Amino acid sequence: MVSTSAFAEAATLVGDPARANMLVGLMDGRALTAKELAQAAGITPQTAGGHLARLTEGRLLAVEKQGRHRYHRIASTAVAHMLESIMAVAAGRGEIDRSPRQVVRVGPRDAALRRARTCYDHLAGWLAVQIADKLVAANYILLSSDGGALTAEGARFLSRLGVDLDEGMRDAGGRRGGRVFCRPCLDWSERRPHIAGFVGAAICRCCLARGWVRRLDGTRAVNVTRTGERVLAAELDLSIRR
Amino acid sequence: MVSTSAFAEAATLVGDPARANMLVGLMDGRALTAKELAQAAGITPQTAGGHLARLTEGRLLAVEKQGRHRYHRIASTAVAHMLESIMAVAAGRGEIDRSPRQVVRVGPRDAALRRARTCYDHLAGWLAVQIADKLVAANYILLSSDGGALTAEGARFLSRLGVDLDEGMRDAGGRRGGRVFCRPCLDWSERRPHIAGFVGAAICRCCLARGWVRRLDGTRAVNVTRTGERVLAAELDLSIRR
DNA sequence: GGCATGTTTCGGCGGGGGCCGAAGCATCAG
DNA sequence: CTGATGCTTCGGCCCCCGCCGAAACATGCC
Repeated sequence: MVSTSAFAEAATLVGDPARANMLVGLMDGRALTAKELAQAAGITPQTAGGHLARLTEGRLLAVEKQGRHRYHRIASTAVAHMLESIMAVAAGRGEIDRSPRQVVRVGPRDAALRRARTCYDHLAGWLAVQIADKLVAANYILLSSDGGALTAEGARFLSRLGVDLDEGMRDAGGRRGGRVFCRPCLDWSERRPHIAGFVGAAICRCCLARGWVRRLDGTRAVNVTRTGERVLAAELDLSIRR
Repeated sequence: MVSTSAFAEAATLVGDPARANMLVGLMDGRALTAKELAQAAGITPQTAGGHLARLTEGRLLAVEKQGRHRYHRIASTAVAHMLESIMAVAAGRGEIDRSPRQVVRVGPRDAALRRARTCYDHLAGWLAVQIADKLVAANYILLSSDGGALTAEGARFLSRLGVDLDEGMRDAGGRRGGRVFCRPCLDWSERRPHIAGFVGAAICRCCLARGWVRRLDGTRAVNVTRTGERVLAAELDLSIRR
């Protein structure tokens, strides 16, 4: 069986505050160096190095050597999914546990994150929830807590927008029997589902490729561009609040 | 935002070996007392009590007082989902990490668990994977890594067997637009998906209610009864290996 | 009331592990 | 070659937290 020790170890790796910060910082799917992650976690590079070695040995992260740099990234979608689900539970805790616990990081940066960000390979935050709502309302996508699917009209709609529903299909296994599934992902800032999985990744790729949203400096936050604003308004009747 | 500290705390709660053992022991959805959980984790009741208090305070567990007993259970499907996803990652680690690490609990009990068990509210193990395979092969259910759905024939088939696809529907939100979704769940012993979510829970309820499978003593393992064997053979062409 | 059982609280022990400074390798620039 | 940069290794400090024994509290049975 899966030893419960392996189970506990995986959780322990996530459970340390420094490591948690690094993992969260990698949730947008980018690959960062030890130094950058050390800064994100507020520790020295050598301490970060130790943590990263453990995370890599535990198969939560994968590294790519490039010259004298070592780029660390989330090892697999399974790990990303695990981190998402832990976030969902942590958010649920916060919902009830409003005791005067340590207030962590409330600032403009958080506002930007809540508004729109990437979550491993798909969009998240207020923007993503709005998009999901509009797509559901237009009957382009069906969503429930257990799963979701693209309708025929939805597939046509997304294709017309330029979303590539074939790319990486074999890897993602997002389609079988001619049907494109998509996974709902509970947004930790909105507490409502947005679109993840194969379809979510395709949408996110398209938005970035066409310049509708742009990554903000070096964070997970993204900004909607003027072009993106126009497209969202025209295609989804979605107005971006200023 | 969800403080990364809340995120790390949730993971820390799972990361302790004793707590992990207790949580795994509760994954079948039952409610157990502190003493029983202490035994499962191999610690004294007072230590277990401390752990359980922390797990409850962290909203991972919920307790129900009943006389002088306090019954502990997984607090929500979100928590169960989180534990599942951690298991999936831990199983992936084990796949590669075959070093002579401490071998934990290999015995007949594990064989029974690998064979068939409950996983919070649905079936898991070899049996569940077989059922999923047969349902997919018969085009009763569509599955992919991102999601799954019951086909019209599948709904008819399950209804005929006595699976109640309406019960708890409003809560589970398993249906919208007349479509019943189901969630794939990576089985940690088989490394292949079985059926979770709304449909998985409905199937499990039916199997237990009709006496096709029965819980084994006080564990998560289940046994297929003679009746169940006959039904599975007749309806799904599924033979239970002895 | 008296006793048994389940659970919590308290106190103290001990170990694992996170942290940093300093030094040692690797890689690249000049 | 020399220096700068990124990363790792080593050593030692220290604190957190898991653990148990003992005792107190709560509940139920006789």
